[in-house]
Amino acid sequence: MLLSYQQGFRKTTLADIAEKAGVPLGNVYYYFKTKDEIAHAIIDERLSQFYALRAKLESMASPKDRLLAFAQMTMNNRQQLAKGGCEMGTLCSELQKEPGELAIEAGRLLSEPLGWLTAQFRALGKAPAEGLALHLLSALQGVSVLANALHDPAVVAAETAYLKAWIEEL
Amino acid sequence: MLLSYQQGFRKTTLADIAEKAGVPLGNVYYYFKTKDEIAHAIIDERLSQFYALRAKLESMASPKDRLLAFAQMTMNNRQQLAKGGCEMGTLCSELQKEPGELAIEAGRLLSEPLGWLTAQFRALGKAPAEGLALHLLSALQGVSVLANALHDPAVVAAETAYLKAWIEEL
DNA sequence: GTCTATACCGAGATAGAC
DNA sequence: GTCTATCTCGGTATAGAC
Repeated sequence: MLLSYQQGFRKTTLADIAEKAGVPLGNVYYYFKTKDEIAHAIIDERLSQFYALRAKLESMASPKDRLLAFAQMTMNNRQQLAKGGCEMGTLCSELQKEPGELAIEAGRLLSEPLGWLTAQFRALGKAPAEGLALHLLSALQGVSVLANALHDPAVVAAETAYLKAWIEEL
Repeated sequence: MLLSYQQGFRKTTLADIAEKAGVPLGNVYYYFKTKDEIAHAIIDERLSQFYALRAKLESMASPKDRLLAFAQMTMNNRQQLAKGGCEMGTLCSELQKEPGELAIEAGRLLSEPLGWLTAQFRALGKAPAEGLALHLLSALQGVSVLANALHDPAVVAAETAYLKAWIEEL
């Protein structure tokens, strides 16, 4: 999964995966029938990671604190974002270029976070919750794209500081 | 160039390109020595398109009008963004996954627009110009990623309306 | 300069021994 | 269930006739 993030899913060969897993090439097909099936597994794993994060954030009582913590996670991750972009966003974007069901499935990597953010803004009593969630997630995804393009984690720091102030002032 | 946008650069074969251009496969190598050279040509072409756009926007006297027109262009392009994402952003992101000089060259697809936006905010007398430009471009890139993931042009409409109001109020 | 044919290689997928 | 060997196809790139 790390490789498919660093070099892109399609560029990562089954030989790469087998080597990383310490098993011979032919053995991969015992666990996955096709490479697309591996894509599905990676999407599921990323979604599980998000659900775990979401559960952790929901231990906070205040929706505002949850939103601030969400933005802060991007901030904390800025070195990695500068190197390879967002794990969810880059995978999602890559798979959008493919025909078939994989693109739809990959869309959940962003629609699930968007839905959760919407719920937080709604709990805060701010409207339109959808629009605010969209603005926040767009900014975070966009700054990840830019940080990756510029190879500069500083832009993430600047933008997340801006967004956290924006959340505070809502 | 259209194909490499629709299906991704690496997924687009030289056979695809040759067919689209109406020439036999072998002939492509008369114009480009390698596929990477084609990538460079596409980047150059996209940059030229941006320079042309920039020149057109600079015919407007007011920096604020330029910024509003820039946001409006994304709005006008929302159908295409929902289908395949931003031409500059998706190409840039894809090429970031590759080693070598191509990634750096592709970074200009976003650093050039960012630099121009910064100049506009500076001309407006708003500070920090870099931070404001970063916020605007992040939001536009991010909403393009989301529109593509959700296959929904409406999110572009919502976010650009938000951003245009934000520019007006600066 | 333009085309056909083909070499070469890497990647996904399979067969079948153990 | 685990491994080796191999098939097959598609894609980049080249050779060389016209």
